[in-house]
Amino acid sequence: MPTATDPQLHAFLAAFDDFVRAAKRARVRAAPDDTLTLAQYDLLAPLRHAGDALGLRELARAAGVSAPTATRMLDGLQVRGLVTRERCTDDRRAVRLELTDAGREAVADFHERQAERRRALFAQLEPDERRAAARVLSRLAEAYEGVQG
Amino acid sequence: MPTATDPQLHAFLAAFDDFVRAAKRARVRAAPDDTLTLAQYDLLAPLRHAGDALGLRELARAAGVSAPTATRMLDGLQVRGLVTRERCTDDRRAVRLELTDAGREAVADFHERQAERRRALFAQLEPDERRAAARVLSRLAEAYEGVQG
DNA sequence: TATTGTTATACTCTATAACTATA
DNA sequence: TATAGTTATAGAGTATAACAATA
Repeated sequence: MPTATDPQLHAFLAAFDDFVRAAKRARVRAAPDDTLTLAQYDLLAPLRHAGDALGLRELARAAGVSAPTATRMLDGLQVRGLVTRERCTDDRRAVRLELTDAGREAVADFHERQAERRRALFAQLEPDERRAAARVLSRLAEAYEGVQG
Repeated sequence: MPTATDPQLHAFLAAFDDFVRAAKRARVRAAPDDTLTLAQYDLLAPLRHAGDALGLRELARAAGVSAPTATRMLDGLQVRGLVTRERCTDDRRAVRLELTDAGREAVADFHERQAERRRALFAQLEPDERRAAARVLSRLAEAYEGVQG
């Protein structure tokens, strides 16, 4: 059980903070080159590999935003020709969202730029750090699900 | 040199993505309880341990936002009584930002909640993972600085 | 001229509440 | 009644361009 004065905990908290701040600065630096904002990418990303079109609520939940926010965002993305919105024939309450070719390209492009930045990070790690990194990030992701807030 | 098909790289990219998404969901869940938004905390955090008052541009740079954005945000925070803005006597172009008692409490409170969440993550790691985690996060933070975007 | 900060302007992201249409 | 989505409303965060004051 780690205590508040545990030096290992202290190192963890400091490193976590450094990491989050560095990631934010990098994101800001990268943003001007992207067609999509991060929020838009997060909203559309699930459509990239979806065989079927998805509903608005599904996208909103995956992106962690409310349904009205998703509606708003999709309005703009539809006007820009990146996504299509069709009434579902089976259940006429629902809409089916799908990427257009341009939308698919924008999402793929964002994904590739993001992956490229992350590959560059990976390349700077020592071999033993590389092995540890995937494990640590994966375990932290799991741990988040077991935390209230 | 890692290649695009390197399985270790693939695991890293997948874990990175899982981590970022989990962190975002956790942040959203935690947000309603905070007096400050994350952006506001990022802007004010440097004032927490600053002996001297800091200038607006300094805060903006540290938070990764433009000067007009910082002005806007500080307007609101000043109205809420969390921060004071004084013209600097030495250089009358500059302003000196300082936390009020209420502001100091809000920043400390946000910091404590954030640290508590992170302590809970740390507690879920195995002993060997704890040792690795600080190292990995710290090295990734360093690596970000060596990446263009 | 260069720097510090603000104003003007415009757009995106965000939520809650209230609504419509369908099931 | 419950669910899918939208509209109404309001507020925060964001940037660029143009400006004022001071150095």
